[in-house]
Amino acid sequence: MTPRRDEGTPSAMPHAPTLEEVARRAGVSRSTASRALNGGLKVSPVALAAVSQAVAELGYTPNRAARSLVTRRTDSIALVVPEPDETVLNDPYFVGTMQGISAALEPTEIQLVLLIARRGEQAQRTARYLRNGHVDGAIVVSHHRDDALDEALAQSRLPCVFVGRPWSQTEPVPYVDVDNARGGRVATEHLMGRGCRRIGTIAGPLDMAAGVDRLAGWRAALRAAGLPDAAVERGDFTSVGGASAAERLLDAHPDLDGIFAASDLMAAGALGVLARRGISVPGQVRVVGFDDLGVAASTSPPLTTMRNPVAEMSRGAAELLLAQLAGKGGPAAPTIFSAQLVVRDST
Amino acid sequence: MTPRRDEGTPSAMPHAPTLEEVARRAGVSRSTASRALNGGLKVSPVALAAVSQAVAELGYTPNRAARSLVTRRTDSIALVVPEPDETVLNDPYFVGTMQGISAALEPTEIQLVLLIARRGEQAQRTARYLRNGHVDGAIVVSHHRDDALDEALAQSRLPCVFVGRPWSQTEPVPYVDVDNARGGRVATEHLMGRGCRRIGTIAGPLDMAAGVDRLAGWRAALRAAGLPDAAVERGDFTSVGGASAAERLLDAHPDLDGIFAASDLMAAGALGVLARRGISVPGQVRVVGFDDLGVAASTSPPLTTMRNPVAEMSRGAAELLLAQLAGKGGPAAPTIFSAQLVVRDST
DNA sequence: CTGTTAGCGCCTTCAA
DNA sequence: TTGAAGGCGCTAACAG
Repeated sequence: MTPRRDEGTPSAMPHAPTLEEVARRAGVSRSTASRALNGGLKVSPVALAAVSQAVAELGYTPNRAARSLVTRRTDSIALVVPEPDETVLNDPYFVGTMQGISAALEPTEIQLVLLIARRGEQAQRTARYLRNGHVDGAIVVSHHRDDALDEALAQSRLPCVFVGRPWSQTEPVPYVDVDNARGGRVATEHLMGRGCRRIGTIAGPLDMAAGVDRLAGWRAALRAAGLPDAAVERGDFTSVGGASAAERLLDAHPDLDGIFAASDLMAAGALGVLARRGISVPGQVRVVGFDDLGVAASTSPPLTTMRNPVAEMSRGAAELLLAQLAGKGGPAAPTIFSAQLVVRDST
Repeated sequence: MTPRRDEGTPSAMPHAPTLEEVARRAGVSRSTASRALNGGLKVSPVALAAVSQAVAELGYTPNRAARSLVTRRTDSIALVVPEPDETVLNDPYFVGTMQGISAALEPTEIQLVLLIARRGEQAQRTARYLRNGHVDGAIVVSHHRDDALDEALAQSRLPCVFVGRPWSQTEPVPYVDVDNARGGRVATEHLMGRGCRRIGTIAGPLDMAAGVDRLAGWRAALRAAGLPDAAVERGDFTSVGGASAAERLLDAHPDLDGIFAASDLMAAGALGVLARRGISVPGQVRVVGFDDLGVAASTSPPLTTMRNPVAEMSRGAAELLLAQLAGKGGPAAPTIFSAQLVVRDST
C-alpha cells in the first residue's frame, strides 16, 4: 500500500504516535504497553510508570479503528432521530435530550454519533448502520409508530434505550419516559380546579406515545369529573401546528373556557390565536401546556405547564445504556419520571 | 484470541458478514470484491453484478473500523461545541447548525460526531481526539476567544471550517459567517428610520465575533447619523441575560426610544422587562432583535429582527469541509452570508 | 509479570 | 481484469 508516512512534503502532517513507539520509548513490549493502557493489570509499577510517561511525552492516543477492529467495540453510541419531521430538531425537547446524554457520557470515553434516520430506501441504510457494529448501542428519541425503529432495533439485538415509550409492545425494548397520562390528567385537573368546565385539548401526534398518552390523561380527568371530552384537535407539537389546531378548536367550540395543549410550543401557538381573537388569557380561557423547556416561561402570559424532565430522563437513558454495555444486567424495566405542575399566569 | 464467532448460545448474535464471505458467495476473490465495492473500476461487469448480488443477499456493509485502519479515513466529521456555556445547546442557533450540516451530509456516507469541547484538563482530550485521526474533519460552532480551538485546529492540520469568524487572525482558518456588522447597522438604521434617536444596544458576549461585530454595526450606524452611542449593556445571548441587561440599560438611560438586541433571545428578555415596567412596545420603545430562528415570531409583540441564515450557512460550512476532504482546493476564502431585515410589530 | 504470536476486516500493490 | 500477499494498529491468548 501507499507509504503515507514518509511521503510528501517535509512539513507533512506528523503521524499520530503508535503503541509500538510508546512501547519502544518506555523500553517494554507492545503487549505490556497495551496492558498498561487498559487498566494496568498485571503490569509492574515500574513498567506502568514508564509507559505513562512515554504516553505523555508522545501525546499518544490509541487508534480507535485498530482497537475497535479487535475488541469489536467502537466506544461510540448513536443518538437516533427519525426524520419524518424536520421539526424534531427544532424542538427544545431534542436539545434537552442531547444535554442529558452528553452529561452521562462526559465521564466516559464514549462519543455520541448523531444518526438521522431517513425514510424509504435510506431507512435501510440506517438499519444496517445500526446492525453492523458501527456503534455499541443506540438511544432513540422522538420515535413514531411507522418508523419501525423499535422492531428493527429489537431484532438487531443492538443494546438500545428509547426515550419515550416505544410503540411496539411485542418486543420488550427498554425505555425511559415521563408519565404522560398522569401529566395530562394533572394538567386538566388543574384547569378544573380553576373553575373550567368546558375544556378542550390540542393533542400531539397520535403516532407518538406522548401524543396518545397525554390525550388519554386529559380524557380520563374529564370523564372522572363527568365533563364532556369532545373538544379535541390534533397538532404536531409545533407552534404553527398548535395555532391552527387552536383555530379549529375555537371554531368548533366557541364556548371553551380551558385548553390543555400537549406541548408548550403548541400552547404558545394557541396563545397567539387567542390574542388575535381578542380572547383574554386567563380571563376568558385558561391554558396549560406541557414541557417547560424554556418557551413556557417566556410566552405572554407565561404558561402554566407540566415540567417534563427531559434532560434527567435522557441522562437516565444513557446511563441505562451504559449499564447494558458494561454487561450489568440486561434490558432493565422502564424508568418512569413524573411531570410536575408549574403554575404561571395562564391559568 | 477468543473465537467469538462460534462461541456461546445457538441464537448468538448473527455476525456481520465480511468481505470474505461476499467474495466467496460471488465466486471471486476478496480483492475483486473490494474493488467492486469501491467504485467498480477494473472489474468485469459479470464480477460486479455477482458481487452486488452477494452484497444484497448478505446485507453486507463494510466494517468501518477495518476500512478506516487501512485507508486512514474515518468517514466521520466532528461538530465541535465549546462548552463554556451550557446555553449553547439551548440556543436555536445550534439547532439550525445541526440541520444545515445534516442536510449537507445526507447524500454522503459521512457520519456526524458530536464533540463537546470541555475545559481545563478535558480540553486536552478534545484536542487529542481531533488531532489523532478519529475524524476526518471538524466544524466548529460557537467559538469563543479563549477556547483556543482556532489555534489548536490550525496546528493540527485537521481540515476544518468554522461557523462564525474564528477569533485568531494569525492562522487562516476557513469559515462561513453572516455579515454581523452590516446586520447590526441595518437593524439600527431601521430604528432610526422609525424615528428613534436614543438607541441603546444589548450586546452579545464580546469574546465572540458575532458579539463584537453586531455591536460595531450598531455603533457605526449611530456615529454616521451623529447620534450618541453610549447606551451599551452586555448580555450573553440568552433570554435571562438579555433581561438583566435590559434592566441595566433602562436604569442608566431612562429616555431610550429604541433598543437593538444582538439576539432574539435577548430581545425577548428585554420585551419582558419593558412589559413589566409598563413601557409600551413599539409605542414608547422600539426593539429589534437578531436571528429570526423561531422566537422572534412568537414574542409579543412579534420582533422585528435580522434573519440569520444559520442553516444555509452551516450547510455551506459542511460543503466547504467536504470539498476540502475531497481534495478540491485547500482552505477556501470565507463565505459571508447577509442578514435580511424582517419587519414585525416591535418597531 | 513479560514478550511472542496471531489475527480482527479491509485495501492495495504486485505479479500474473 | 484478476488473485495472492502484506500490513494498517491494536488486543489477547499463550508460553515463559
